[in-house]
Amino acid sequence: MKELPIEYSHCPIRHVVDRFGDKWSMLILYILDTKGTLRFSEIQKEMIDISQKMLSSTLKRLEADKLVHRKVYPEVPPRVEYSLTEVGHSLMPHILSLTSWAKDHFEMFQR
Amino acid sequence: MKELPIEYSHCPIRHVVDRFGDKWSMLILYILDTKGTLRFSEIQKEMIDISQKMLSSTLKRLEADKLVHRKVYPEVPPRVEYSLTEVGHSLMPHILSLTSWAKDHFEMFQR
DNA sequence: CTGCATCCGATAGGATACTG
DNA sequence: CAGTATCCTATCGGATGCAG
Repeated sequence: MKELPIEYSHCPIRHVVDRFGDKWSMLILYILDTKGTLRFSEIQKEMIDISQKMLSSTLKRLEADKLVHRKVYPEVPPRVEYSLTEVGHSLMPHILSLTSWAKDHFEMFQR
Repeated sequence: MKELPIEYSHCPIRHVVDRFGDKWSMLILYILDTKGTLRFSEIQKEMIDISQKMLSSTLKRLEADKLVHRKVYPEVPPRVEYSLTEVGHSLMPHILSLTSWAKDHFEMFQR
């Protein structure tokens, strides 16, 4: 995803696409919303086809965006738990709104 | 965007990301929803930074998904008008729901 | 276990030129 | 005007190996 042109810095759609238009963000948010707090490996189990690299980098971005909270336990072996922040939770109804529409119009998705 | 794994063919989020996770789809839908029926060049004027290639291919995909209607006038020079279909319009409230959230949480977007 | 570093291929997407 | 064709680049994202 490229830099957002300055002249569009006010456009919410551009922001949304810029932030959630990647392959994994929405799905991770959805999983954390559904399952609650999860460890790194648990999230990966839920998705099967995501690589460690993408899970790691996507989580990092979501954390930077304050949508996901990352809690590290000072243990050996290390334990890290991920959960949605308040802001993250506030976003979910709007994502679910989109997916509910997708469900209703599911037939059109059977190309 | 890659092929959607079969085991996830029922997952609405995967579908949504697969269909609207690209750079331009949502924005084009938004513009057509706001401005109504527009010609090819008029859409492009609204976006400035989209290339002809991407506008063309994205419109084609949206048309294949029955979200956008394409009407050709048999004139010279040619005239083509694009507008949202009923299904396309039914999708908009859900996209706007997402963008309204983005507006509300706009501060966090000032990285 | 939870990552980061590196290498690498696929492809999304931009620039330009050309056509009916 | 409304595209198509071609070329090209950046980046997305996967595989593997390594570290704390």
